[in-house]
Amino acid sequence: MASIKDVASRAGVSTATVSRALNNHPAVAPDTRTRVLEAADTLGYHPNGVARSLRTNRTRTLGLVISDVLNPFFTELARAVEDEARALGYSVIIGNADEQPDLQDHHIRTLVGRRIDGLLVSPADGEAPVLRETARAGRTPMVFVDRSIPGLDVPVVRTDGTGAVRDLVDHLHRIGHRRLAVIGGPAATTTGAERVDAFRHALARYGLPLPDEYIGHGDFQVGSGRRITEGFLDLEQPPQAVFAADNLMALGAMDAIRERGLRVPQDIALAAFDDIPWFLHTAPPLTAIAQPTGDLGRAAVRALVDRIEGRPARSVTLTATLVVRRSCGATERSSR
Amino acid sequence: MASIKDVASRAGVSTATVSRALNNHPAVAPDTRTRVLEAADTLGYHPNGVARSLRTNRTRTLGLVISDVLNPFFTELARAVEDEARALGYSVIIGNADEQPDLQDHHIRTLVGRRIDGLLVSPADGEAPVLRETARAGRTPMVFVDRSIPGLDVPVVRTDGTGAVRDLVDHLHRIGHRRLAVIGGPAATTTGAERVDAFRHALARYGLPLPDEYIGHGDFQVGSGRRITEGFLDLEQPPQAVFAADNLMALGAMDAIRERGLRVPQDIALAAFDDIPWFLHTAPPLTAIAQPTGDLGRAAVRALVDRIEGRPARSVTLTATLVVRRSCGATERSSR
DNA sequence: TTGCCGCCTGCAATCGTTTCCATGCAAGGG
DNA sequence: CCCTTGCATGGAAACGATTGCAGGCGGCAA
Repeated sequence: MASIKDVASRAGVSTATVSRALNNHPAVAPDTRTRVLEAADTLGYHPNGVARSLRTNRTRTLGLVISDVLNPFFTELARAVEDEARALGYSVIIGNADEQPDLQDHHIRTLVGRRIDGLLVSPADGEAPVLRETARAGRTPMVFVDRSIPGLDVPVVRTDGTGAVRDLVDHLHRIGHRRLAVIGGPAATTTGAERVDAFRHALARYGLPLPDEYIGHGDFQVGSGRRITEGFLDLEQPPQAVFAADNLMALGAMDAIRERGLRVPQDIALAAFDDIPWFLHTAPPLTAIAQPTGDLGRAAVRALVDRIEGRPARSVTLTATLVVRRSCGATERSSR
Repeated sequence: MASIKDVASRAGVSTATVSRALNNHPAVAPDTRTRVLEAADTLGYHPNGVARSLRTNRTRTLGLVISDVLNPFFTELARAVEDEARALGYSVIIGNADEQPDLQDHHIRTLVGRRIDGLLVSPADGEAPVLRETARAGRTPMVFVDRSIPGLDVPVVRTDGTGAVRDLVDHLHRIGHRRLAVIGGPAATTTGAERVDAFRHALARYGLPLPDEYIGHGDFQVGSGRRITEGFLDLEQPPQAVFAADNLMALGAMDAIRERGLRVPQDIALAAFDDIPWFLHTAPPLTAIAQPTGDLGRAAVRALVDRIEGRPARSVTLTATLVVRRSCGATERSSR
């Protein structure tokens, strides 16, 4: 592959001049510049990013480690991250941790080895020594997105759903539902715990209890949503409404309900955290709490790039909103 | 960040020895090796991948350029690619082309600039000079996945759906459907054209025509599926069954059907190319042609790595299978 | 004519590895 | 005892870019 030397000798100048010409350095004569550009063009020269990175100590690459690429929420997040990063001149390497802390650690290790300029992590549940060590060492700028790990001094870009959960409970209560159940996420993920807590508090405002048998502990996957919902339906007094703390578990719940021959919303109401395009196409369309996923990803990238380029990076909290569709029953106004 | 020199001086050896010790070179004395490893450990040394790449001329990184990350088919493909690549010791940089040839070219350019070891592309429709040039130059090993561009000498890993399409038509015919319509993909993508052709030929076996008004030209997105289906339903003689050439367009079709107050499959049958987990959860569950997506991704990676490591890479064609669910009507055997 | 200044350009060091080649040393055979 | 052999190690040259520093050269003013 043609190198800067080839271009230099073809243009009859030194490599230094070629470098300057290609990087728009002001101190290079116009005709020299055109000669260099011509030479580069005819040779089909593309600068070697690896050599450049070695010299400049910057790779213009970000790492993104997420817990489940197949979850539409994270796909959308990844897409937004990539878009914003590209706009700022960065590439993104995505690592899929599959909710396994050791796989997550593996990705972090290789990304740091590749000398990415910064790291975006949505930390998985569990022990993650490499993650902790990387965060503590502080050599690689890092930002958490969606989830966080308490006790680490890392900025977090996340969504606050308490208001939306309150709206959801208002909505359910207005329709007449009193026995409300929740399918939570893994206890150790911050998002998992937060959503259940918000739900409990929202219920308390109406003096409604949240008994233990109405709390399911899921793992953010379809299967757990299904199992837990079956448990709910087997109770002597099944809940009138189920709130799933993520989209996949809501799908599982829907399957379980349908398999019993029950209907949503006539027999049981269903709502989910995380709105995704597919919820428009289910039967019935699902009421959900929508995170501003795109904004979340973009804000995370900006925060990270701020850190990378020496500006202070601040944590960001966006707010989720309730999107009412038809899966909880009739409301006064028809809505789509 | 600690470099190999730091390790060398702390262990009292030369950098050459450190390098050898860390790379398991046989010619290094056991106690020297342990001294080096200790030194590396206490210094928290991680080899600089950039420098290594510069020297070895290998980045152990693959590029994957796909047309739409939000399409579950490609997400699953990307996931399989990443898994297999990791197993073989490679990282993956994903570029999302969003069906735009110039964005695709942009990604290819930056990936080649980063000196990825190989490139996996699912080419978008349209003019792509950088792609063509990269393929022709042959400096970066390349493999097409799912789609291809005729006239370029690049191995292709794809799925053949003709058999499955024939099965689908058999299935529809047996149920009694005679007026069958198809929503095709962009004409210039190979997959788009192939699926329509396969459908036409399968119909011909029953002496059924495929009139022009029963052929829609979509773009693999939800909106076009909806629009085209509305057109079908507006015909004097609407089709009895619609076959969508990808999953998103099938969703759009479903919406359009539902909005007219029609039911699947009682009023109209629906089937899709590309099976995705969500189709289990729609109402009714959708009959679809399933590609072995995971195998496709893994085979593509293996073919690419073969080229990278100097082995001949061959094109691979896998076969798709029909998954009968309930969206085309009752069959003799109940199926789920 | 001389001196100074400013614009361009080139030299050469540097980034952190890998790897070819040479070298020192110990052991073993003639 | 000397020579050969082989093993373990070190020196130093790459890889391809960027960049501080110095220097050449032309023009302009004194």
